[in-house]
Amino acid sequence: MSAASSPAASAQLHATVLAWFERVGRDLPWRDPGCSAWGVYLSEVMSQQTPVARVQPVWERWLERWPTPADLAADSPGEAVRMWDRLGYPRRALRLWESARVMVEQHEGEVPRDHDDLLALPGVGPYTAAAVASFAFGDPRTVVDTNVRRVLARTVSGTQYPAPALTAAEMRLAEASMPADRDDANAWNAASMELGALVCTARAPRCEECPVAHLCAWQLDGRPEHAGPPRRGQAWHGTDRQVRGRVVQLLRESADPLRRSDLDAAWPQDPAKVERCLAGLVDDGLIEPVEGGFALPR
DNA sequence: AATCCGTGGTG
DNA sequence: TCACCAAGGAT
Repeated sequence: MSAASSPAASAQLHATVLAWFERVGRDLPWRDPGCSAWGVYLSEVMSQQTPVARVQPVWERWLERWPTPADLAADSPGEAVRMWDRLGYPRRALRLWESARVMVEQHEGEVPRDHDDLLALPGVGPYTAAAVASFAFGDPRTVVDTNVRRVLARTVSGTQYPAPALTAAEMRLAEASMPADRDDANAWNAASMELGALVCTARAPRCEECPVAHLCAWQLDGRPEHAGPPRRGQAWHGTDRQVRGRVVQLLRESADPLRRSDLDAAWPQDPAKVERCLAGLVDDGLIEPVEGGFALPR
């Protein structure tokens, strides 16, 4: 009997994963019941496409420096980019700063509790809105991240990997997979993500340690290999992304603005590429032109 | 719908 | 070694 086959199997999946989570779930600081909604919010944005282990030290520094949305909103966006350190995708830092201003101007300086208000914040999409609603406010929205997608693909659908992009059918499956009880539903959101992060991993799943291997459809079917086209990795070497990253890193590490000639160090073999990336970064608000060079935004 | 946007660990 | 991948979002 697999996890998809009956309500009873679904209940067993919930109970087993929740018990496993109680036992071995990581003791992350933003899971502390005393953590503020702002702390939870920061952790969710920082964790978008970035492993938790790298997020934690930066999260601590941010909360110490900016304990509330108003504290961040009162500082400069450039400081947010600087404090972002090397988490990657630094526009998230900019969006965080922008969203702090929205919280001050429209939500009395608080992280909004309403799901639609969360979704309207810059840098907040379906995943983050649901996660903050559930983890910060106990509103049992269906949280669907890459971990949940993979766990459901395997345990319920019996496939090694989910589709390249989230489908409507997957969303329906995730909603149908939620426990009815409110507290269980919120715990399930965290627990199913954790199972995907620690055990039901993409490349080398630890099925021998998995608490639900005995009812996993993929396992019961003999762990069939992914059929279909190979999944496309992202190009990196020599891309604008790499060069932009180097430019922002140079500015992050400099207390003062840098001259245009200093920034050629980001990609010495092609100054025209640097030029194009600088223009893009200015457009994005990640840097700004100043007298004689460029700086992080003030 | 497909592409762009960083960074670093890992199998 | 190097392609893959990570608590996605915006356009």
